[in-house]
Amino acid sequence: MSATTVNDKYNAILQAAIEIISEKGLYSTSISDIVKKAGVAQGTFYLYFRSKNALIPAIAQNLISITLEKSKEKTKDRANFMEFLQTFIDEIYNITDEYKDVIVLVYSGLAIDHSMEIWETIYKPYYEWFEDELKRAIGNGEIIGELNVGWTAKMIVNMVENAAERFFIGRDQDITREESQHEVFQFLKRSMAPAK
Amino acid sequence: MSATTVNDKYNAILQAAIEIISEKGLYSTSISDIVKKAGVAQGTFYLYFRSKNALIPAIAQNLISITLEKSKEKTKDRANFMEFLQTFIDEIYNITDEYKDVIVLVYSGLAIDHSMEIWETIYKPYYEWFEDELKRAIGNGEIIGELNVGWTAKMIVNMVENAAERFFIGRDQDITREESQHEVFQFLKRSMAPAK
Amino acid sequence: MSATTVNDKYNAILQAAIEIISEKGLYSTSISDIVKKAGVAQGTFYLYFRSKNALIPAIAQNLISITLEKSKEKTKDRANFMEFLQTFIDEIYNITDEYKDVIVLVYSGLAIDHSMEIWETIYKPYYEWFEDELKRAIGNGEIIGELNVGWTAKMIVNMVENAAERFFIGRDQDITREESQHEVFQFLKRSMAPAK
Amino acid sequence: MSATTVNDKYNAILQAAIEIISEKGLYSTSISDIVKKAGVAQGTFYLYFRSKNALIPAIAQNLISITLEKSKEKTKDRANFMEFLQTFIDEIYNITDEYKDVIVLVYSGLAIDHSMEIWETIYKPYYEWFEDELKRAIGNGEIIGELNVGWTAKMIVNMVENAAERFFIGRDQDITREESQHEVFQFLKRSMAPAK
DNA sequence: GATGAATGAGACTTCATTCAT
DNA sequence: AATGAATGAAGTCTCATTCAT
Repeated sequence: MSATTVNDKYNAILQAAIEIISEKGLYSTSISDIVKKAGVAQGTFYLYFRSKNALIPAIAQNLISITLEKSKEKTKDRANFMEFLQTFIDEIYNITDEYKDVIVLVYSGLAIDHSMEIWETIYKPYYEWFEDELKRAIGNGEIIGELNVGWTAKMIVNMVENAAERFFIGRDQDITREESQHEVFQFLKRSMAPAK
Repeated sequence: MSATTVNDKYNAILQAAIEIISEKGLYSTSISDIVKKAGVAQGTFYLYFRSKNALIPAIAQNLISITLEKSKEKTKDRANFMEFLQTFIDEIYNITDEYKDVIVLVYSGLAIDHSMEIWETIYKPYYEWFEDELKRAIGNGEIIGELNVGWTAKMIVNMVENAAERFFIGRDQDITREESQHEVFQFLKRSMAPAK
Repeated sequence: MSATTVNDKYNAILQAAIEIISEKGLYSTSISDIVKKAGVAQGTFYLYFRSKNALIPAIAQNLISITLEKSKEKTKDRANFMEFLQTFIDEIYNITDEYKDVIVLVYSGLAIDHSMEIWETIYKPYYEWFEDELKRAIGNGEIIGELNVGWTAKMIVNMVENAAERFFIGRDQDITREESQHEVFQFLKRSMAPAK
Repeated sequence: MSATTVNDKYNAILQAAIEIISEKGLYSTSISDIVKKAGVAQGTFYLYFRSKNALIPAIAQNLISITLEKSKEKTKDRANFMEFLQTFIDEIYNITDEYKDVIVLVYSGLAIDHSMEIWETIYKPYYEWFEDELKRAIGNGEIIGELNVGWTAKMIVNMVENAAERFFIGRDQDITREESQHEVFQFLKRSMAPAK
């Protein structure tokens, strides 16, 4: 028996769940649907998840890990903060487009469960990474120092994600993607760039 | 008087729904719970709402109407834009605190239904009101003119609501309410105030 | 709609339950079996009983009511206590034979539920009736007065039922029914008849 | 040593079963509960017992063995029958108090299985022991000879156990333990003692 | 003999919705 | 319009049992 057998079943269930719930919604997806797609028995589900709701934090975790990984990867070679920020915004728009269904499911899933608090936990490494970028930029004199970096990191991440969600999920039709990304960037830049 | 009776039942059901769903969540609340609290018969529900999901847009509408009304009321006597903005931020924090359960239910409810699009519809008058305020401020030279007012109105409303939600719902513990409001305000101000 | 509609469904379920559970046992009987036999919908069961276990006290009540009624009826014309006792014993043997399956289900059902205490409640009118007979017999000098009538009533009822159950359910093969009844009667008579 | 290991597992399972089933009832106890408490693997259960129901006769056997053993031990030095009987009654009350949960489970377990008949088999050595005591007492002229010893042995054992169960399990509140035991003893004595 | 992950049948129960009154 | 008993489909979850290691 390979050491990864356990993970195989767990992952099969998790991936099946993400696909089906993204498509049909949490409420309309039955555990029976999930196990059928995952190719495991009904009871096997309960060896890995206590209930249908217990899937949601796992899915959320998965989503944030992917987002963080991709964001880091795309931005790692940027020469200065404003370039970093522009690349970050672009990548968040990409990810939001690709994963919009998962994003919606994760929002609703956590809200349904009254477990919105765990957002902060899941986002923690993400916020910390962004905070570090802010600190470095402040150190370099690229952005002003008079802001609360912790709060600002959270705020920017949220603002960018929100703009992207409004564009791809809310279907804000008044503006193109380029314009939308441009407005976000300019708004942030104006607020953070040091006076010339 | 007959018309009043009808409205009474409708409102009794809507209010009961808001209270119970806020507390127990949409999924765990049955129509039986709602009608029991509303004091009407099981079948009566279907005279006013097609299904359980049909409640959600009504609840969302209700929430946004209250928010818009209160925001207008509180800000109506503000002398200039920065004062208006500060009052607006404060009031959104108030409302988020008071209605956090309803906010969560409305998020999850609309997501469940894959009807996130209707957010834009419901928010429309709210965004328009804020847009008008922005336009007036631009006209007065209180804020810079180089921003897309439509997009910026939406962005600010979202940003403020998000900050408030992060504070009251996400339970961000790193900061006091005053600091949080202050950061939002400063961030927006820096980005929009004309260079002296 | 007749006033007895409610009782009709309730009784249909109760009678169906008694028949099927007597035959197949509590554990092997599903609610689905019961409602099928009763001719009502699955959900209707839950309008009248909270769960499968909630049937048991109702069935027990039913059994004891029948037993008390038949015992009273059969013994009502007996001239003296010893004749009464003989007739009572005979009738208990009759009933035990006829209802042995129900008796077994009620024993096990209440034990399963850890609700043995309710026996005392259900038996109360039965014990009281027998107690009155004992008091009358004492008053008439037909039996000795030096016994605790409350306790003795319970003891005799239990002893007679036990003997009958041992005969019909335990399948004690060493003795005929007549001999068994005779032994019970003689034993009780010896213990209660006044010295000549 | 291998044989010892086998017995260890068997006994671990049996004792765990008795404890858990006594507490939660047969129906609510799963084999998973039992093996967890016994500290063996799920599959190991099936090396020793064919099914969950197969536990019950083993538990019943265990209970009766203990009862017989204790009864013999306590009564072995009694000088005459009436003293023996008094000691026996007292000891049955003791045992009933100590093992009431097991008694309830054994009742329900056997009834569930429609295997009430096996009572007679399990009780056989117990009844025989009591029968021998009766015969000896008749031989000594301590009790009357006109009774069917086989039937009477069964009847007395049942009557005493019933009284004790009514007291400890049925929670008959009308009487103290001493009074209850006294009534049993007097009732039996009156019926069996030779006329002076 | 011992293990325990995996199975999958099927039981219980809930609940949105209907409809006769 | 209002009622609420009745429906029955469908979902969740449990659990005895198996079997490859």
